[in-house]
Amino acid sequence: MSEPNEKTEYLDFIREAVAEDLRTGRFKEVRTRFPPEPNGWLHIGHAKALFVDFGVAQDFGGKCNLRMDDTNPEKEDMEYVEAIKRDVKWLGFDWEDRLFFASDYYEILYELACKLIRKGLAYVDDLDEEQIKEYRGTNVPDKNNITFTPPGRNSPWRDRSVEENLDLFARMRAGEFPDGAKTLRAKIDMAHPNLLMRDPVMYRIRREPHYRTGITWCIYPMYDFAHPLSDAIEGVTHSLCSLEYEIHRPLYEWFIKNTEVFPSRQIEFARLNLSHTVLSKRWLLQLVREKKVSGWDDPRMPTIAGMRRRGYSPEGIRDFLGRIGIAKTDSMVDIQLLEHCIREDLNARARRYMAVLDPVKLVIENWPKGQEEWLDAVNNPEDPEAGTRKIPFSGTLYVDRDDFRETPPPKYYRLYPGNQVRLRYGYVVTCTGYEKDPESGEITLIRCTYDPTTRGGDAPDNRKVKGTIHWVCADHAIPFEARLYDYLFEAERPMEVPEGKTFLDNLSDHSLTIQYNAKAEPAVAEIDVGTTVQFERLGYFCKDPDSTPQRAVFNRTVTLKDTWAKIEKRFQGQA
RNA sequence: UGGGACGUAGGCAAGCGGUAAGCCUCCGGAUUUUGGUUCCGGCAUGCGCAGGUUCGAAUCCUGCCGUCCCAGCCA
Repeated sequence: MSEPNEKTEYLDFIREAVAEDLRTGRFKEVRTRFPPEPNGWLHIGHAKALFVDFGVAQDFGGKCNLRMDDTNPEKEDMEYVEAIKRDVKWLGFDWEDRLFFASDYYEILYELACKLIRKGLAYVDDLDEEQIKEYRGTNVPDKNNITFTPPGRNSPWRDRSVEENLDLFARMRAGEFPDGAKTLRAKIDMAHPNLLMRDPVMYRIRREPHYRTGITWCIYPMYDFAHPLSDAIEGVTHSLCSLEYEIHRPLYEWFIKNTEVFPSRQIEFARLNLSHTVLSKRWLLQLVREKKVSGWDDPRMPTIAGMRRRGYSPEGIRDFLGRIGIAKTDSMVDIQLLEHCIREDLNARARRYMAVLDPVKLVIENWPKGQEEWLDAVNNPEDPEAGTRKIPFSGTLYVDRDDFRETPPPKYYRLYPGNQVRLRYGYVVTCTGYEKDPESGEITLIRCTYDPTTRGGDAPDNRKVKGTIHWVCADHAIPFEARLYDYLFEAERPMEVPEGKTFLDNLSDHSLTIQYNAKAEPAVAEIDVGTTVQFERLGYFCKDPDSTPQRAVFNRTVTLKDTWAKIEKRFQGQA
């Protein structure tokens, strides 16, 4: 009996399928897995998969395994395993005691391969790489540019006896043949319209030390063979993966059926694409190798480690993951949605401080000489429990260069000669003049007078003061370095490039701006590395590990929404 | 007809035959000691296109069109 106002809970197509499987008894419980290959660091695209894998399991009272899909000794490394574990944990997903490695299944996988040989469903092939390709056939465009796929041809070694195949396969394992000399292939159908079904390679010979099994093995299972069986070994009910594996599903099912193992079910969903971002390990690795960024954890990288260093919160990231949905449509998510989620989370939780990025000295001419006051400031207006702190104030302050104009543009209500602004938590001041370098034209000093009756910022006569700006007391200012980030790629789709160009040509030349002379209020000294705070009116900033006791470094996580920038741009457009 | 999949607003995405949810962006306006936050309001006579079935179609049928994936002994 459902109440009339009770909302039916929305299920995405995967959860719908899982619910159906439970209802029909196809599966009694839910078990999923997140299977990264340890050959690179996790990025936001992996986070989506993690969110789906762990989320689906959790919603149905099941568990999700973390499995290293390490069947290729050439690219994998323990460094990546550790990075992956750290990032998964940081995002808030818990695999408990279920960390598995495909490389732990090598022996059982070998046995299952032998089983297929015995059933006459696998054979040792002597064809080399080129020949296999040639025999398999390929998609070809005809004169009308319509592709068709003529049947392939059987390998001459396809009909070896079971005994010979068993013997040869054992000798492959024993290292009797050089790399590439033989493969083990599934005997399916060389005329199958799906090229993947044309006797796919199950094992190759590769004398490459594996980061976990060393030189124990010189034959390694291929993904298409290892993956379904690894799922089965772990009792995975729902093997959730990205759309490009859709075409692999018949093969996935073929191996499961013919090795007679647990009937895991593969379901595919669209991977994440993010505007202004590349999300492929291959391209990210290239950015790292060619030093276009400082490393996998460069704050501009879409990696989990990069986002962490940038100051993104796991909660904000997970909120984003929940909002983008799960579907089968190839899509491109606007990165502004991610930024919105980060801002929303940080707004609720980040402590506020005052800091000045590009300082200009402001002198209050009628301030009593030598006087200093400590004013009350709210730590987080969204959270009264965060309390207040004291900030020093005197007649010599720093304000941001952008908060002063010699001649104000329309709608500008910050500092300019004759105008009145409020110094946040301080006093209302009136700009009386300024000095500038005759050579460069740069403003060197702003002069003001203050109204002593406005301490704290409230004017007793209730007069309107439209602008409120942030500041830092010069005598107590602590210097820091501010690293300001912009998109790594200006183009919305970095991979779309004209002939002869690569995505590297789309790299922005202003993705990083450093302010070396930034100043902050004293309390900023107490902030821990890795903590994200708000510098009022400027944005959220995260203290970077590059910080030293002498000099703090802060990464700008994301700016605040900037309505003024839009207004200014609009007027500039009109001018 | 090579095979597989997908097309709902600028970007995501619900909708499952009963008359187009929600979120982001964008645009207004109110409140505000952050041009932040919050709050109100606006933004698809139309669901790739064309037919058909039906009292009724984004949903069912037919035919087109478009996009993506597949030719590793990578995953």
